[in-house]
Amino acid sequence: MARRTGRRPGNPDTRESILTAARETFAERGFEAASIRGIATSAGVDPALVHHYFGTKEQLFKTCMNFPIDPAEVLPQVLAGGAEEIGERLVRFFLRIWDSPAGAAGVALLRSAVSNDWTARLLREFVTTQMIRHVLPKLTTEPAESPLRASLVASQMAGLAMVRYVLKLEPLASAAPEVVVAAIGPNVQRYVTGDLGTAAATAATEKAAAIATTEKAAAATGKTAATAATGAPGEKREKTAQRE
Amino acid sequence: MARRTGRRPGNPDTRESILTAARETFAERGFEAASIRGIATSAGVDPALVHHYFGTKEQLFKTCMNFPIDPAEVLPQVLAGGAEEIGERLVRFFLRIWDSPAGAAGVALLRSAVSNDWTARLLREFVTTQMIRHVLPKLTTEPAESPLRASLVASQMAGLAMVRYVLKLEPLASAAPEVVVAAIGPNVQRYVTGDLGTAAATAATEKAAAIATTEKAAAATGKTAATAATGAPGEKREKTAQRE
DNA sequence: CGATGAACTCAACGCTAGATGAAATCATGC
DNA sequence: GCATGATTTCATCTAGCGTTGAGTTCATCG
Repeated sequence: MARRTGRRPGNPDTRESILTAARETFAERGFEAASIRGIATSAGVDPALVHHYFGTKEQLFKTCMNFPIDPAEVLPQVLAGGAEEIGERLVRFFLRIWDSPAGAAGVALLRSAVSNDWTARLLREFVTTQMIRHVLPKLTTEPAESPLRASLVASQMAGLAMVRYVLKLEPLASAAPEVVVAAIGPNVQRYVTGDLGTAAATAATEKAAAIATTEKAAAATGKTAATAATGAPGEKREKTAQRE
Repeated sequence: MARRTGRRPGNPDTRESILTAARETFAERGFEAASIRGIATSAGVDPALVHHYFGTKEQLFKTCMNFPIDPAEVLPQVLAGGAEEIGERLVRFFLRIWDSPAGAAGVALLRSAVSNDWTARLLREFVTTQMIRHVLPKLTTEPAESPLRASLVASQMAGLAMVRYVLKLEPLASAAPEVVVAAIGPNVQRYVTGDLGTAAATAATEKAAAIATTEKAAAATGKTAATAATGAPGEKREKTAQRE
């Protein structure tokens, strides 16, 4: 054991290897469960070095989330061609991103959003602004319906991501992309342009509400919890933190 | 401060209140983020008492997951009426459970399954055994297709749970049950009995594979990670642990 | 060659977590 | 009315976390 501390002689790409290790760990474990110490070990490096390069754990996470995909740039590409086969194109686009290395960021974000507050807010805002404000209004005739349509699409996409990439439930987890597109595309299509039957449903609900108020009261125990603050995480550690 | 330690004078229902606090906390935070200390505080009790009654944190979680719903008993009820409107009935059934207090267990399980290994296995095995082995075979003509159909249904259900109960994305989060049934039911219906277009898709995939092998190679960087062991968590703490 | 700064590690602080064993208090049957 | 056992808390252990500041090694520019 001649020398252990101090600057490394050869390779200058340590920063990148830390980032890679961080991406993998965050994707596997989510924000909370991933540990800086684990990331450091996985990169063959001291934990302090991670802080030296990236600052706080949150800042490291956000750096990892800098996905190489600019929605404003690629989304028009998906929208091109009108509304007839938008469902299949959406699913195909979704799969191309999530099956690529960039998909790890998605898995990390999804994993983290489930048990971490500001991460959930991140994801929620992404969905609302990107989907509801930019995509859906251009496709449907009745603008009042588009928020509902957007969250329905989001539900199918989130479920696909959960089953295929997080839970890894077979056979969807390793099905060929075109099989998934053929299976799910038409359903997404219906959410975007189809008849949702909401008019009849709301009427039926109002009728039912008059009769079975009991059941609704029983179902209302659902709580409005999960308000655990953790407000916007102020900046810390300027040093070498931001770059790239 | 006359007496602080020792047996409590009045109420003998401490065990139940601990369980309730545990259910709420697990549902709000997931398995990892929930702390025994937090549960104990929320129940107005010492952390050691939680261990005294329920043993390990894992055992406590499993006790909380003892949902009051026996699938073998209620599922035939959903299946009654044949395959014509099974989609809507499935969604309605799903909502009735998840909107009820028992749904907290579902939220907890889903939240936990995302970042915890053995919890994910729990959920995965539940879906596979219950859905694929018991429900789907009775509805479709081609048994070879039923696993795919099951995971498609699971994807829509998981997505619905994520958007409505975990991320709380509006307007799906607070839409009336019958609106959700009308909107999602038909899509589930297609997954169960409709044409998935898999034959054409697989053919197209094989044709495309011959041409664009490049793109597939690029997409193959997806890693086969998430193998972090944590094998079956052996039993501990027999004492007063199991009961009920 | 010598100085400056970047890359890198050590050792430690403060905190929270799950878990444990012993002690204190109460209810109750004999 | 006292012994037994169930209930409940205290104090503590170990382990891991994020973070920090000081110190060590190396590259590079003058």
